[in-house]
Amino acid sequence: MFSKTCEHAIKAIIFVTKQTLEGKRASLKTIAFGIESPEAYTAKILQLLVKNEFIFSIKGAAGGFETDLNKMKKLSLMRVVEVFDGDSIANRCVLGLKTCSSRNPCPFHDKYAPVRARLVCILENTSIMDLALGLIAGKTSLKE
Amino acid sequence: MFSKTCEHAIKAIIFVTKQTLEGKRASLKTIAFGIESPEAYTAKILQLLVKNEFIFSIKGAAGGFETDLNKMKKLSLMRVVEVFDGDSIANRCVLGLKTCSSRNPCPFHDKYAPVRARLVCILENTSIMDLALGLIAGKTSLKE
DNA sequence: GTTAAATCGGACAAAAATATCCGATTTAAT
DNA sequence: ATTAAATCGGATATTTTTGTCCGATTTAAC
Ligand code: FES
Ligand code: FES
Repeated sequence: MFSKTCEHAIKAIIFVTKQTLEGKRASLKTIAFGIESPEAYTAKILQLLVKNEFIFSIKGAAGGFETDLNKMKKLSLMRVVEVFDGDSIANRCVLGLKTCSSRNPCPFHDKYAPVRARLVCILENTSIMDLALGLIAGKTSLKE
Repeated sequence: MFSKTCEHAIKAIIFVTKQTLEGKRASLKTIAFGIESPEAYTAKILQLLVKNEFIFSIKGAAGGFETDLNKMKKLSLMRVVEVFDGDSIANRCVLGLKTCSSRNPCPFHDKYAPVRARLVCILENTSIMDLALGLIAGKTSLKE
């Protein structure tokens, strides 16, 4: 559903939020280990998260990544997904037609569109903070 | 959601079913044009559909592809998707964890799994014939 | 039989996604 | 100041997906 890049990004931002909640600054190494993603690739993705102001970075020794917790309460999963995968989840035709529309629907549109709409709704109403809190509570995991 | 290969395959089998319903044998060229997919690539995919006995081919001049209409009434979209994309739709963790399970759920699992289950249910209860009939009725399209 | 129109199948090619490398820069700690 | 630990950013590499080519085979029509 999501690209690998987007998957790594989601896990990374949740992980950094968790660390910030715990009062720890997260280094690249810690993050890559914590979300089981390749270090160099994760570095690239973290840079994009920084550029989009989802997280911020502190350079130099004892540097790393942190989040603004209030921001994470308001930031929806959908916003993150949009940055990495565009609006394809919400708008792309599931059979690859150039445009998805009920005016020229593909054979699966009518059955698919409602499920997709439900998913988009959930993505929009789930905050990064929500996800980080489940992680801290030990109810969910970013590994294995 | 589906791989391009799978998308082409779904469109192709729907198109061939439509042609069979109309008493026409479908040639590679007609199919590729009808579903707007590259001819050579489509040829490969049709071979896989034949190998899996979803459609059958007639070689030689005036040859082409046809379906068994009774089979198409019973064949679910899910079965076709499984052949091309495996069970990733039904089972893969949306955040890329090695296994998706409520025993070790990723942060998004609890919200995502029900939507996915709904989708799988629809895929299983939609037949290729259903989709082909919508196409014949002019309610749906495989192009643009 | 000959020909022409088709599918078949294996090797190959291009493009996109995923991932790595490495030198430059920044900065905390000493 | 020096050092060591970190991020930054651009180039490069690998892998997967998507797509092409072309000769071999089959067969309907003549
Ligand atoms: S037209 Fe295909 S999903 Fe909407
Ligand atoms: S564990 Fe991630 S979707 Fe089930």
